Amino acid sequence: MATNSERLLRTDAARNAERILRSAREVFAESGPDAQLDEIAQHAGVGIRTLFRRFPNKAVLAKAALEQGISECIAPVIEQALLDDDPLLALNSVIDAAMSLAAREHNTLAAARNAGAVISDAIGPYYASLTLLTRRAQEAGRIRADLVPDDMPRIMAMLFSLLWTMDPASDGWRRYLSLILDGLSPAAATPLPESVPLRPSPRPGNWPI
Amino acid sequence: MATNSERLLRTDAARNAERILRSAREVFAESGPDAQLDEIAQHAGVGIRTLFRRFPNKAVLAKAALEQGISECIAPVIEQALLDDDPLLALNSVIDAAMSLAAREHNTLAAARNAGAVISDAIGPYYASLTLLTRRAQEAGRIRADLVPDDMPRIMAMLFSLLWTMDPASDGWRRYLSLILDGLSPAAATPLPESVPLRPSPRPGNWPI
DNA sequence: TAGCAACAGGCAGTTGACTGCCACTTGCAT
DNA sequence: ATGCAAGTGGCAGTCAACTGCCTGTTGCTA
Repeated sequence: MATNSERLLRTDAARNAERILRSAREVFAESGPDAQLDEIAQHAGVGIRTLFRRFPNKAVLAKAALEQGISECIAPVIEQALLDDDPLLALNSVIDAAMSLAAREHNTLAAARNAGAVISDAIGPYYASLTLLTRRAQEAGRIRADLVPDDMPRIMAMLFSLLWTMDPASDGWRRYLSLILDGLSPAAATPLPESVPLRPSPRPGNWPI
Repeated sequence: MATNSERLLRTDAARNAERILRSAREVFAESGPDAQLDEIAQHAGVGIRTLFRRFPNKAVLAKAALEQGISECIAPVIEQALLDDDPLLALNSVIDAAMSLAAREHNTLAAARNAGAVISDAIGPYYASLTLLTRRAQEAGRIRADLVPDDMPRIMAMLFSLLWTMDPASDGWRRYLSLILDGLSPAAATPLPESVPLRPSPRPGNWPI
């Protein structure tokens, strides 16, 4: 039995959930971030009630869909990066992969954002790997030593947010990645102010986001 | 007569619009970013129909409310900054003022974001001043020479987006401002990739945001 | 100061996110 | 293979954003 909050789904249910997420990504890509949940359910071949049973609201659905996309494109890159000799290049390759995915699926990203999801959470599943890669780069003296693990998801969230200010298909975000990397270099560094915890208060109210 | 798209409002109408914006800021602050437009209209003492006549949707309303807040807190700071001897300190004071406002009125910011508004636009009215301050800092050799005017609103949008990843009341964003300022320094700079235009395509669809 | 264009706002209606109810189906443990 | 917990999905309903219509009011101009 599953003691955890994360219950095991029956195989058909898990398959449906997977299908809904994939459907969401496709429909968002096709019809924009305002696409209706009805359409997503229909495209997935399930009833709307099933969609809502699995994903309590649009924010959760869109964020989960984004996570699915990120997983698919980042998992192999992370694996490769962990083997890389050059830790800075390794870190870079992960950021690059995440940004490419975010740009490619910017409609899903927009849906998540508009529904009020906290985008940096979508990096959650790769937090540990990202931390490890960061630490390696620090130990190699390639990036400043006063970075903490929480910095990476935030930096990626900042980069994601750039996509609204430009044609998402362009790689204009590279300019700002470059800027930030200059800031990450061990050379220029004025000491950083302390870090505050990642989203300590789930926001007044009761959002299941 | 007003030939422009920006027609002059009758004095009573202008007063109402002003009131609606102030009401929006108050109600968002009080009831959170999901506050209903009904409540905002009521709190402003106007009918809901009047609210919608002036602001076609929640995104426009929230962005306008945010702009009102930014104007109030930034206008005097800009004026002061333009007189400042130290151009980097001057630029900093403006960023500081904007971030303080954004943190203080994070519910209005959240409402704008959730409704799909492009936050960097809210800096629009101060684009020129910001450009001037930036250029001065460049000429004084205090920040890298390859920055362009479009960079500033984007950097501010990035900083704004940090507020979702932390307690908005904290000043945790300063850490990342510090990071970015290190990246802006003329010292470390690897040359930046080219800049792409700010939001060239108003996004497929027809959002009046 | 008269008269019109601009404005106000109630009311009823549409749409899309989301919920409760409930009868029907189906993995899967025994 | 069989029984039941888990999963499905139609239907009707709520709630909030938004619109059209239409009557009554008011700033402003001649």
